[in-house]
Parts: sequence; C-alpha cells; structure tokens
Amino acid sequence: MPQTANPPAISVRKRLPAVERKREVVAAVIRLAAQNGPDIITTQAIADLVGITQGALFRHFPDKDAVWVAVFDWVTEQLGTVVGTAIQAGGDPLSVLERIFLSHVEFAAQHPGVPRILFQELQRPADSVIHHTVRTMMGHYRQRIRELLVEAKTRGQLPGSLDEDIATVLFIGSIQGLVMQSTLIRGEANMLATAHQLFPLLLFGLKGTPQ
Amino acid sequence: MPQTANPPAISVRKRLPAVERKREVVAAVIRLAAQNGPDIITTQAIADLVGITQGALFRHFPDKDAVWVAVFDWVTEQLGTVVGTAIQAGGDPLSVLERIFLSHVEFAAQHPGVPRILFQELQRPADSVIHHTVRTMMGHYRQRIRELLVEAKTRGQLPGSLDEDIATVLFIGSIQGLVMQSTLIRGEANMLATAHQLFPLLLFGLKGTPQ
DNA sequence: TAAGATAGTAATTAATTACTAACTAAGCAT
DNA sequence: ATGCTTAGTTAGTAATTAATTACTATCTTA
Repeated sequence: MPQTANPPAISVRKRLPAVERKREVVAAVIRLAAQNGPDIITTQAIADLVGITQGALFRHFPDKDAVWVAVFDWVTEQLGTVVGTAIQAGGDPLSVLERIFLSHVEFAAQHPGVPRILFQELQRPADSVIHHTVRTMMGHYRQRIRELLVEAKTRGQLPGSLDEDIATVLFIGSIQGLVMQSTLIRGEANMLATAHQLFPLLLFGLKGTPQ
Repeated sequence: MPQTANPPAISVRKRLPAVERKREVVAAVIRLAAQNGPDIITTQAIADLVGITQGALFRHFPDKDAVWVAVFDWVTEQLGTVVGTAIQAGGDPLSVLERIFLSHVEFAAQHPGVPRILFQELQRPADSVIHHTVRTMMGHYRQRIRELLVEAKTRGQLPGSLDEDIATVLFIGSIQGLVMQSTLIRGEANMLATAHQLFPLLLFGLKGTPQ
C-alpha cells in the first residue's frame, strides 16, 4: 500500500538520519550567508531552507551556537583540504603558496558567505567558545603560511631579510582584502581572474627590490 | 539659585541642542562598535551610553537606519580628512599614498569599530539605502587611490605596465587585511608599527621586479 | 512673562528571536 | 506483530527588539 505514490527524485523525503540532516543544516547556513548578512540566519530561516520545522532543528543541535560550531568545522575541513592538496601537489614553497592563494580565493568565490561568517563571529566577546574556535582555525592557517614562507627563505627563494610575520600578514591580508572587495564592491565573478593578476604583485613585494 | 550645584565637568547636563546630541549618538555608536560586534548596538545600548532614554533617540532620528547613515557621514568626513591632509602635505604621488596608507591604518587603530561597521552594513540587500551609502563612500575612496596610482605611473614612479585597478585592489586590500588581522587576531597595539613595516613590501610589489 | 517650540521621559506595543515541552509517526530489531 | 528508539510536528514560552504614544520639563523669544 504505497502511501508515498512517487518519491519524486527530490526533497519530499522526510526523516533523514541525523548525520545527513546535520550536513543539510550546515549547507543551508552557508547558502543563507551567501545571500545576505549573517543576521538573517535565524533558526527559522535555516529550518525553512532545509525543509523542516524550526523546532526540529533543536533535535540535532542543542542550541544555535552548536550550529555555528558545526559550520566552522566544515570550513576548517575545507580550508585544510585547500592547503593540503596544494602542498601535496609538490614543487617549491613559492609554487605551493601560489596554489594556496588561488585555491583559497576560488573557495571564497564559491562560498561567498564564509568570509562574512568568520568575520562576523570573530566579533563576539573574546572569551566565548565561538570566538576561540574561529581564532584557533585562523591561527593554524596562519601558521602553515608562515612555515612555507620560512622554508622559501631557507631555500633562497625569498630574501633572508624578509620578516616572515609581516609577510604572513600581507599574504593573508591580500586574500582577505581581495575577497572582501570582490564580494562586496564588485561581483564575485572576476574574482579568480583578479587573483591571478594580483599574485605576481604580491610576489614582487615579498621578494623586494634587488636594489 | 543653582539647582545644579555642580555641573561637574561632565555629563550631568541634560537637554542638549539637537546637533550636539546627534554628535553624541554617533560617538556612542563608534564606541560601542569598538567593544563588540555591531549586533549589540541596540537603540537601548546607544541611549544608555549617551545618557538619555531609548525613546529620546527617536526625537533625533526617525529610525535606526538614520543613525547608521549619520555614522557613515561621520566616517566619510573623517576618511576624507585623512586623504585630504595627505594630499595637502604635498610631495610625489607615492609619498602621498604612503601617508594615506599610514593615516588610514592609524585611524582604524583609533576607531577599531569602524571597519567592523562598514563590513557589517555592506551585507545588507544591495538595494537598501545603507548599502548604497557605504558603497558610494568606498567608491570615492577607491577612486582617489586610483588617481594617485595613475599619476605615479605618468610621473614614472610606477611602471607603465602596472594595472591600476589591480594595484588599487592590492593597496586597499592590504589595509583592510592588516586592520582585520590586527583588530581581531592580534591586539591593535602594534598595528601602526606593522603598517610601517608592511608598506615597503607593498611598494616593492607595485614597482615590480626590474627583472 | 506668556507662548510656542524643543528635548526628554515613561510606559506600551507589535514583531522577532532562540528555545522548550508534549505529542506523533516512521523505522528497525527481536 | 510488538515495543523501543529516533526524527519531526505543533504550539507554545520568555526575552529582546525597534518604534510609538501621551505627557512633562526646559529653553527661547516676542
């Protein structure tokens, strides 16, 4: 006696296993963040996009902060993959850094909501769990960039006089600034193209003038 | 007949003229934004900091968006002053750009809430008044930077092959990235010092390697 | 000094918000 | 089939928000 006459290939499904539904929630948050500011990411909006009721959300997450943490875990995983594959592809440190730069920008272009979320959530009180989570994630990323810069220095690809901390700030700052301007001012269409043009300038800056 | 026995140098005053109170409100918003995220900038919080009731706020502003617009006007004025004095100080275009760079960072260090507000408010629907206001302000700033870069090119201070749009993105992006990292990750104490170290790298990047 | 305009208060309102509790139904093992 | 666990619904809650209202105090000036 088929009550569900046709399960028509999409989304009439109900009662997903918890893990899948959690994934859907995270995806919904990312999609919501891409459209407008994070302040519109209410539990109601998330539930609507997922296709469940607002109350059902709290079957999967004890509170809203837990949703954020899940989102940050996803971002951490994605960002780790970006860096990981860039390193695995081999080559000298500067090539790796270039791949990271471009992949990072590409990721941000595909998920324009992510940088907004990170920036937004970092402004919580410094002792909050969320703040600490985001801070830790960014710290790890920064550390990996710094290591690559140091390695480039020891291999003679970058001048020994270069301050790796300053260089790290400039490297990450360039990405952040590019992403911000692209997503907010221009469209995010030509974002990757701009990144390709921008990286050489950044590289020249790190190498410094040969005087 | 002094009912107010001592007007003790601060803030027991009531009934200020509207213009002054408006200024106080703007200042309060800036101060609030410096401490935590813009979501805590409620009309109640603003009123508390100013020292009036929440209802009184709406004697001076028709709605909350009008408060934001007033804040943006203030920021526009301040940013215009930064650029204006940097230009008036004279010198070649690159020197002007350096002064703008450092002054801009200094301003952001003094008012850490400002970049947060701008970034936050830019994420409103693109057709909103606020979004348009912020976008226009940033557009003007970008335009002035671009003009200086072009002038530096024509004077031979920068290579003619340099794409001024890309260079503008890098210039502003460096500031944004530095400010973001400094206010959120590190303290904003050494922000200006970092800027002084960072600008030469940026300049090398714009000049390019002499090959 | 009387009158009108201005600045402020106190209390209330409607709409949202995150979150909860009681109930229901689907899925799965025995 | 029976019973237990899991996922989801429905209908709430208390708290917070921007905005409004009726009223009052103060300043200005004719």
